[in-house]
Amino acid sequence: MAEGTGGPGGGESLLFLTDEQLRKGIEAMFFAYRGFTADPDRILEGMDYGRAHHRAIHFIHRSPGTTVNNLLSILGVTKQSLNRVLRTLIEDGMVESRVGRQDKRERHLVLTGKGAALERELSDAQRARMRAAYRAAGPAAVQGFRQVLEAMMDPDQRRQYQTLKEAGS
Amino acid sequence: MAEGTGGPGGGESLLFLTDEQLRKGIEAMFFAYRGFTADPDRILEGMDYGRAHHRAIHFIHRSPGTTVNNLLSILGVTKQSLNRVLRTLIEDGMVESRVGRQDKRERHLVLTGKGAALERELSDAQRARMRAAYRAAGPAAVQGFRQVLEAMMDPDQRRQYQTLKEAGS
DNA sequence: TTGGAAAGTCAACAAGGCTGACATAAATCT
DNA sequence: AGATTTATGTCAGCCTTGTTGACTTTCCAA
Repeated sequence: MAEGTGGPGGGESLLFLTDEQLRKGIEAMFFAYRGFTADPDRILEGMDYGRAHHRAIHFIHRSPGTTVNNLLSILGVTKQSLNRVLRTLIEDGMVESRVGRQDKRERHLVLTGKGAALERELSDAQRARMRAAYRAAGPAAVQGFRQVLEAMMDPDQRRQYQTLKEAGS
Repeated sequence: MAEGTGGPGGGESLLFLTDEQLRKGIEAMFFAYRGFTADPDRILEGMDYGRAHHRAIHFIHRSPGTTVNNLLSILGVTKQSLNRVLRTLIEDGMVESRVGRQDKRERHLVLTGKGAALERELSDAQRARMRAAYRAAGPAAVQGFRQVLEAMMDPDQRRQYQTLKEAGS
């Protein structure tokens, strides 16, 4: 029990690949994702917005001036779905849609002050939970957490994620 | 840069708790969850079922003979929502609803052979992705992955998860 | 025997996915 | 210049899956 990775013959144990272990991981993802979205959901409920608005706000904050098409490919929804969400955010003065300077067909999306304030409220809540989880689990666990999640993504999604990750400060 | 966990003064570095690191974790959860559900979603699409059916099937398989109320508390939805899903599964001969012997108000839910076959198809697909991710990341990463996810859950959810985890073979 | 819990059902509604069709402006190709 | 493609927006309608509220039936337990 002392060696988590040890096994007979010097190779790594494959005990962590049993169906039982995999099932635990699957259920952990299910329950954890509920926690992951719980706090923003609570904030958004009753203010006419939902998870879809949160996602749009998050990625507009993340990549200010992004185009509609770019946002579409990150979120993986149809333009009709995104448009419904964007329209309300623009109407409510959360997001500004600027006509592109080089390519005037494009709309560049940025958060307004009001939008940025909501983004902060949402991400503060979500980060607080993530911070508590990170702190409880420790830095080594966090590294493993991110490794497994990255390996779980579809290649396209991983590329999107890597691009955003590198774009970070 | 060489020491990920090292820091001045012998204490653990808290660099893994920066907003930037937390943001990466948040986005990793978002993209990974898409991958997590992608394969079952693909199987279910066009066969009249959705994610809600998958979840019901999973937890009925997991705890055969579970009651509707128990399933309700695990899934965290209303009985009306669950009922709609259960009704179709029962009509289609995927799930059997047995009147309780001690308490005849209760319905005990079990998968039929057909339901078990669908469960196997769905969980095989989901496990395959999870297995690939686990293998790519390695056992130490997997341990960290599970630690962070557990820490991210709401206390109620964590209790549910722990109960299921211990019930495993 | 009566109160309340467990389960089921009906109705109505909302969010947020989807498809298809169509409009417009701008860029780009021939 | 004219045709085509691209980016975006919009209307209409559909589906799944969540919600609330009201009501019934069954049946355990005090």
